[in-house]
Amino acid sequence: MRKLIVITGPTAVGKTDLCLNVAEELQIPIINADSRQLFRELKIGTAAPTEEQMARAKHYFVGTLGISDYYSASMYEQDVLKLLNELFQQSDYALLSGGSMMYIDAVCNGIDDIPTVDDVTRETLKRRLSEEGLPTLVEELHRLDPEHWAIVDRQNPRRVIHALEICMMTGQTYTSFRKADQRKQTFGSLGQRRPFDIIKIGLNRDREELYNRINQRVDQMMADGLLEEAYSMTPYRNVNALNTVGYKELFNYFDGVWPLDEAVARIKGNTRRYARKQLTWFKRDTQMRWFHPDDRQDIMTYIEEFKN
RNA sequence: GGUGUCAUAGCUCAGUUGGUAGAGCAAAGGACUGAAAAUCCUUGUGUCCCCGGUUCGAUUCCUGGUGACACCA
Repeated sequence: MRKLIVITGPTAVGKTDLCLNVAEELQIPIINADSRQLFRELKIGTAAPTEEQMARAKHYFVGTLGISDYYSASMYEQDVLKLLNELFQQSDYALLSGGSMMYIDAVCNGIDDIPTVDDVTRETLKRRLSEEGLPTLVEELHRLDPEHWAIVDRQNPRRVIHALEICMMTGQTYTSFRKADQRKQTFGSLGQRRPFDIIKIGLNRDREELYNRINQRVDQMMADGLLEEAYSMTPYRNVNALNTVGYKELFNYFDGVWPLDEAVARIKGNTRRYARKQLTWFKRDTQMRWFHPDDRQDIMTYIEEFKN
């Protein structure tokens, strides 16, 4: 049976280094699972692999998108599955690594077939949110899809709006597309069946150590020219790809909202919070086996346990 | 040395016309299905600098001390 090795963990924990070692040892490429490293314009601020690192192993899905391109977890799922199909011709192992929880989840468990929202609908709902307010939209969802209304986070505009978008676009309830929910109710779990095994490896280290690495890495990014990179992106600042830690804070600096040191402190703080959020998500995955990034030998041994 | 201002949560500060206090940031936990590095939810007891005084009661007023800052010498 083919094995997909998934190596994940909070940002700055040390995934890149470890994965290069694993990739070299197994002689396989690295499939990036970082939703922002996909954009070729965002190098410094996303800690994308350097040219030297890219030379050590073949990388997929790094810098493959332009800053204005639309992309989603579902597209990622399909792209990765297609790629895996090819890669498994050559090797019994494939390596997927990154910190984007939902992208990894889409590959491992699948994601329901929900239509992509068109621009008109998206803009319409966005405008209605600012003009009519969230409660009105929640009421509308109550009418159009009471079942989803009952379970949705009604204080979260994104969730309410997306459900409404689907209802209005398709004329069907959002609930009717959510097969995973129904699967979960009927079978108690889980995702799609994949034609390969999945070995999930989580990387973590002491909180203080992790935070120190994050703070230092942000300083390093600034030294490497993050300010210039962000400045060059100002014409595109409204695209989704730039609603990203490291860029949105610097836009505030360019606007005069914050002095530079404040903006940098915010980048550090938001990165730390992002790391916490990643851990919250990964912690509940019972299939995940946790390691310290320095325990390379233990990790290789663990991978070998799956040989048969 | 003199005068003045300030001293409150890890940090920056608000506030209590005297009835022991609250925001932002930080921190911690949680949710999560096509925008996910997004979006959203929950969590604040701290000798209110110290000693004394006035008071039924002081973090709040008063004396003294200590420290910081500013101005004057």
